[in-house]
Amino acid sequence: MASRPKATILDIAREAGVSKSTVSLVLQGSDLIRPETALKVRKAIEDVGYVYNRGAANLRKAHSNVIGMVINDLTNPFFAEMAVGMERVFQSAGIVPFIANTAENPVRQEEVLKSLMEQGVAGLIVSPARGTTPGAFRRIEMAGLPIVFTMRRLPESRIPVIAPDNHRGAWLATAHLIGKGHRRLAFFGGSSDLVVYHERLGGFREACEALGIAKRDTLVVEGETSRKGGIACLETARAMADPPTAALCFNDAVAFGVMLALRKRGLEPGVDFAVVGFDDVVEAQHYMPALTSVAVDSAGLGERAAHVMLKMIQSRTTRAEDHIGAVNLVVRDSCGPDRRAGMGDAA
Amino acid sequence: MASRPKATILDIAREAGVSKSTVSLVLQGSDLIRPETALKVRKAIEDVGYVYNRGAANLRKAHSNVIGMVINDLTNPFFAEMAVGMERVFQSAGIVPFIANTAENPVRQEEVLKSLMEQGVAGLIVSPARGTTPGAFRRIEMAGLPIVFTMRRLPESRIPVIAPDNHRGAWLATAHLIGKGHRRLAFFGGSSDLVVYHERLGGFREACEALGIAKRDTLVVEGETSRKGGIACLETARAMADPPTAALCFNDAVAFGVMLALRKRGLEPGVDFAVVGFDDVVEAQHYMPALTSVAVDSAGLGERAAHVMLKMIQSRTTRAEDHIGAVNLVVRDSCGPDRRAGMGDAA
DNA sequence: ACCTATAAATGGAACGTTCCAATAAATCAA
DNA sequence: TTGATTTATTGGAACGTTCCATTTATAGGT
Repeated sequence: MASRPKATILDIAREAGVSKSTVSLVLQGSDLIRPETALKVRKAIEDVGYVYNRGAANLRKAHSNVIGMVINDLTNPFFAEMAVGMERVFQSAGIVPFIANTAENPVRQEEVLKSLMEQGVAGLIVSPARGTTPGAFRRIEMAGLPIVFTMRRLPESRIPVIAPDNHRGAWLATAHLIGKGHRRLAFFGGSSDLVVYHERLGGFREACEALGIAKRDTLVVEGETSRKGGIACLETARAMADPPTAALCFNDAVAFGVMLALRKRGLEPGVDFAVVGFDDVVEAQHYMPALTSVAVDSAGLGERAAHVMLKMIQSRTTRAEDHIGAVNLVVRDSCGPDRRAGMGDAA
Repeated sequence: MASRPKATILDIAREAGVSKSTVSLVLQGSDLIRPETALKVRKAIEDVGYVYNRGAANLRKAHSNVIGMVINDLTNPFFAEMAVGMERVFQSAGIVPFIANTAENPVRQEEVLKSLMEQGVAGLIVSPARGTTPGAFRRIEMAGLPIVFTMRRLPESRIPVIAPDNHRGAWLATAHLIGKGHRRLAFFGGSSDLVVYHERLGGFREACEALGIAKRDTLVVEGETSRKGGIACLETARAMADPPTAALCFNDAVAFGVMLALRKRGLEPGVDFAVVGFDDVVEAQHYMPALTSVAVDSAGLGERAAHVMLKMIQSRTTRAEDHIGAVNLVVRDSCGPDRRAGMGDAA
């Protein structure tokens, strides 16, 4: 079953008794071809098992119908949700997104971007890996390839960004915690080499300040943005004298970790310690207790990013506006009142 | 910032004062070129912002360094885990996997496969969408393109399959349930148009028969392979007279749904009703209660699939052995003994 | 000095498409 | 009939690579 040399447009031209140009026209659905001729050609294509060679075509035509989507953590359901949103809009535009994972590895990211470019993609939607160097996207910008960032922004870059309003989300969540009577608050997870981290932490800090929580009643512990990271954060927090009674977590994964660690210590999340997450992944509503979280509308963000990309491609420009997506706090069961405060009131 | 016509190998040849052939050789890392010349060329490449055109190259060379991975549900963490396994082995082989999602839609799958082929991938790893028609992969086989299925097999197809031992996994899980004293068992979720479904259900049935559970004490309810599907399954099961006391679920997502529905009815998973999942995704161990599940080693399966693919590519063959991966039941907290049986014993 | 062997670099054809300009065939107006 | 117009079809050049066959430069042996 050795594969014979694969069929080309000329083979099918011969088979159908027409010229290669005619075949090409049929392939492009041109209406310059007589319907019966087109039919003959299509039959030949079918018989021969021809597969179109887009590489060859792109040699002449400007651009392909594929865009690359580069994400930093395929394992985070957040990105899957976003990808689904994108796919919805790309599909109706006849373009196919290819997804590549970088696993937070800048070197891998470099390779993946290179491959995608060589493949001749029409554009790139990227959620940059942690530790991406500022110059990593210079090549792409030089090539004039449309690119947009999602979720994460790079320190000094003019590449358009589609992201949620991190500052506001954190503010909202923090205010909610304070409203529940908590006076000693923590911010758990994330690391300071991410711009998002500063945005979220900034929202947390400002809310504390605005609502009368002194900075010394505030605890910030960095950590991996995963369940494991969350567990670690809680451990270090509990080890302190006069520990916090509530935490805003960098994302839902961290929050899940915190809840886990709480249980392991015999504490009940939501009653003994309040926790709020960020992103509102689908799991959030299914957890026990259901997690209060900042919903960022990941699918919507994905759609938005896809639209921006489409516009860039069509208008052959490389500039676009940033888009900061609305967020809202969805309150569930993971944040009861501060028990000590509550008891104080009752006494 | 309009993109000037992009640089080609000739531009950089001129820039470096050599011939295009020399540049080509440098690009391929040939040792026929004097190191200093190579350096000159590499500098020109950098200066000019050249990007390699793999489409053009593939016109002459046989095959590319990308393989396509087509999956039916990006949203299922199981696939993300598998993808990560694959990436590990592909990366060290210098090949880049592009992932495309079909969302269980055979039409979408068709488009995606077409795109991938046109792009000139070296091979395809596919987890077919539900309802894939038998002929869907004929084109690919005709083209002699290496292809392997993961997780799912098609009714009558000679394409190699990498999948876990579904039959054995289901048998093990069912035996465990029976060992806990349960006598009225259910199989929840999945639909009969999937071969996997029959494999898992078959294991369930055989275990029941072998261990003395009559067929009429057995309940099978089909359903979506998602949390939602799980919820629905439990509802219909509880609506029956003399309902089951334990269930083997088609996969973990279904199991999570069942546990959710249990709680909603005021029943405690693991004590009032036993549930076991399938796949053992990472969430399983973090749930409350932690879910007993059949571990299939998704990352390992991914690695395996990648190795098989690599071998196929290297030996330019299109045939390979199936691989049935070992499974094992990891027992956690979601399956207590049958309470009625327990009480009966005590009385 | 010469010829030979080796090392380094090069020109040209080929790969599978698109698209322009050109041709061939069919239709119409006179 | 003839020329003009429209409708279908076609050849050829170009796209950016690779690779074979050559050429040119360098070194070695006598």
